[in-house]
Amino acid sequence: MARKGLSRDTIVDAAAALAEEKGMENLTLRELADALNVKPASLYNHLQGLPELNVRLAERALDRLMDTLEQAMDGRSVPDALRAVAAAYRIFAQEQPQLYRAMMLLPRFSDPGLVARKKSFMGLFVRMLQPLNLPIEQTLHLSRLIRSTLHGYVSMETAGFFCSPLMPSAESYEQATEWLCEQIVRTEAKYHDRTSDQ
Amino acid sequence: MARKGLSRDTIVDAAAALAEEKGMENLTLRELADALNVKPASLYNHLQGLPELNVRLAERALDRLMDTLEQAMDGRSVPDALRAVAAAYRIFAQEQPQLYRAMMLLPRFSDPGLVARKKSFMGLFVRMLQPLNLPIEQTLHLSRLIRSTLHGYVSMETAGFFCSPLMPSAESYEQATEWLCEQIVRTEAKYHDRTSDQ
DNA sequence: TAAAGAAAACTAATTCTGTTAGTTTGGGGG
DNA sequence: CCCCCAAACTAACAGAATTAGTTTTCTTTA
Repeated sequence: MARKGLSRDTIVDAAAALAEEKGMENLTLRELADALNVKPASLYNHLQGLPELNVRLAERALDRLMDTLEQAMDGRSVPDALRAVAAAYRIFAQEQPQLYRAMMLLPRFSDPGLVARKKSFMGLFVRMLQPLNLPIEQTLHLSRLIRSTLHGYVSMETAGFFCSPLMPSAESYEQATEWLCEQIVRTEAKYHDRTSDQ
Repeated sequence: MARKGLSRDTIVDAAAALAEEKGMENLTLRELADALNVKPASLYNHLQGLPELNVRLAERALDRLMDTLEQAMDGRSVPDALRAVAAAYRIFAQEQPQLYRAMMLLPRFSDPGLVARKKSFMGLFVRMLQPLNLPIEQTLHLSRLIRSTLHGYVSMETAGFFCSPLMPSAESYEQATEWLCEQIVRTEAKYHDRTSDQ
């Protein structure tokens, strides 16, 4: 009964790794406990149960994804930042598909840590667009469009949807990214340079 | 032990209704059997088990969604068809959020009926864009962009992401739809009317 | 029309899950 | 040095999916 160095963080780490192996819906406390050399009941000293574990996994996913995107956009001007973010986003979802799914699996859990992270996630995209100095409502529209497109694309892809032999999925993703860039440029022009088209 | 009029279709119907009530992850064979006045084991005469039920639910979701979108685009010219499809898509996902989730819950199940429906789903958007007479690769790019944006938006929304008090979600969705329309028009112009900008 | 057989319901049992209660133990603060 | 709390445990339970084997009912066919 010697103390293992168990903590909520180590548990969530192990859970993330195990979920990646077995799939998010096959994540079981039994296997998680085994992986940590512990009996299932011991996990309840650190977590309230499976529901909380899922919340913590979602938080972990958001943290890692935000880190990744933050790094990608760091120091780049707006359209390049978007290109870098888009590329990093897709790679993240491809390399850790189960963790990525965990992020969206939570219905509307009112966990405070989770709510805060959602706000931060929002903030990240808004921050990326900040240099454009657009009206706030346009920034919100654009950030929602970008997040929708990125998330939509990668999740359709991992759900097995964009696999036509006529066209590799990567190319459509790049095209979509470029369109988003153009949309940004156009919106900027519309609000700061009345001489351009539109 | 009188025969109840049970069939795979009635089971899937009941499951869809029950999932909408209890949530997709809380859908249990016990409750489903109860709702049908039957013992859980009886369901195995019509289904292979819970995994197959999930596949059938996904198929049902795709069927209903395709029906809805088909009706929405019927008889409309391209940009209006897109507007109608976008509106119908969001309403569908809001009115049957659990069934909608079922559609994306399946990883890469190789069920033949499911694969066929995914192709049809693809075809629906391609068909909507057909009147534009674009090169096939542009049609594919565009259809993937549209599907990504629509799915991404509504799933981020139901996951609790676009709820800033500064801006109602519906407005951003309309804005996104209009941008997609403009993107279509621009792409058309690029390939059929060399005098326009770009 | 009657018998045969397939299909659809059942009962019962198994296994695996999450979870709780209650117990033991080890390490850190008085 | 002792006390006490936190972290591990054992044991047990409830509820889930699933399977095996049984009975009944409908259909088909000889």
